[in-house]
Amino acid sequence: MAAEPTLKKVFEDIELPLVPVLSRIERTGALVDDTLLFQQSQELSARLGELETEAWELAGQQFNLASPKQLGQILFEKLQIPVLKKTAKGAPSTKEEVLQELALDYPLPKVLLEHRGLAKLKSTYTDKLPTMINSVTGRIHTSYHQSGTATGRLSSSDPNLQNIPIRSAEGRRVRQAFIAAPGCKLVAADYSQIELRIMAHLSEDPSLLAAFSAGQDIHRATAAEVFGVETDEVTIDQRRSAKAINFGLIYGMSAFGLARQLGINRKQAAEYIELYFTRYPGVQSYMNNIRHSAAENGFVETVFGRRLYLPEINASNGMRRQAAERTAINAPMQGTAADIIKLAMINVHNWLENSDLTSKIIMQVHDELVLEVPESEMDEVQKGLKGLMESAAELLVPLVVDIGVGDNWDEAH
DNA sequence: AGGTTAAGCGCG
DNA sequence: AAAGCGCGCTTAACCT
Repeated sequence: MAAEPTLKKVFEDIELPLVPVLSRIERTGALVDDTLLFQQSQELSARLGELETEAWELAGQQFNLASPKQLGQILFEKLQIPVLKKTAKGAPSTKEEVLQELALDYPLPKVLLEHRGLAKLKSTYTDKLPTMINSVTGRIHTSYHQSGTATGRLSSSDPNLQNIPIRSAEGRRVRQAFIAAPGCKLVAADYSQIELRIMAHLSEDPSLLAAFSAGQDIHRATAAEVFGVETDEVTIDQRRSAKAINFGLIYGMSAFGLARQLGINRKQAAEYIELYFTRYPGVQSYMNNIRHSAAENGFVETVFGRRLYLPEINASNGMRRQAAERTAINAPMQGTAADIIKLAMINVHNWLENSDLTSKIIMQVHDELVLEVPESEMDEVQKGLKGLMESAAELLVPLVVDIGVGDNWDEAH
């Protein structure tokens, strides 16, 4: 790593060499099986119709389920359901979190939740993606944008292939429609816990460095430290809490936010955080140092010198200042991860171009690369890909890449 | 008719 | 009073 990273270096080492990689992705694109999506669309239509009927019965009238105005009137006026939360403009909120809460006591919110989830799936993915298949290439070609994000990540649009569903079973059917060409498989390679590894690198916290160097399950290790138990005695619930703490730290979350996330009281959440900082003092120092350095310099930067300027870091408005502080905490980690995968993309691309291999990078999803790989090249590509991604940067902790293979994108995970 | 904003939600 | 970072897309509601 350069002793004094510079913005010029980021531009010359990362951004310019990435250009041909991205144009190549545009030329390759992803194959999508539209008959699978068509089938799913039919099923969704049927289910959405049932749910709409159920909702109308529970409401005692017909209404547009997608209309916040009509929905609000029915839930909070007609049915007299209490308003738990309001939107920025003062209207009663009907977002998922609220409906989940209300679903415990009332039948309609539950129906709305399922309807909303499936409607989103259908309109954004199932029905939309087939219309985006290029008639000449038979593939979907997204646009990757190299500039525009605050942290140095790419973004993807028209269509956005960086938010294809994965968390629900119904959603994964969309992912199953992303398929490999005949004779090929899809290979998905993703960095394991890259932002937490970068946090370990930046903070140089001994326990965190040790945990990663030993190849430990980081959430389990955190749980063991925070809850004072042996790693093999960590419960599911303790690991879940530790995971929330770890992610919360990356985002600069407060005790209030952690409490809400875990459904515990604020005092308890504050104790968790305090205990965490006792066990990982380097992380606490890092958080404080980055706040101070941001306030002094007016910017933060990644390991490679990519800067993010934070004009509100010294704002007199406390809320704005705190928001800038959270960004100051998150941006070096998110941004360094973005730099690393960009370097990996350049290296992988050059390696493939300068070989006889015909495998291609076809997608990037922040910490994941997806390649279309002929079966004859499978072993060589998997090995090379993993090696190049893991050696894209040398941090104080190892970078680890998990690789999956399948006939479709879901299987490859 | 066409653009913009707000709310909501998909992903890392 | 707010309270967790970064994106893009869809619909409704509002505006010109």
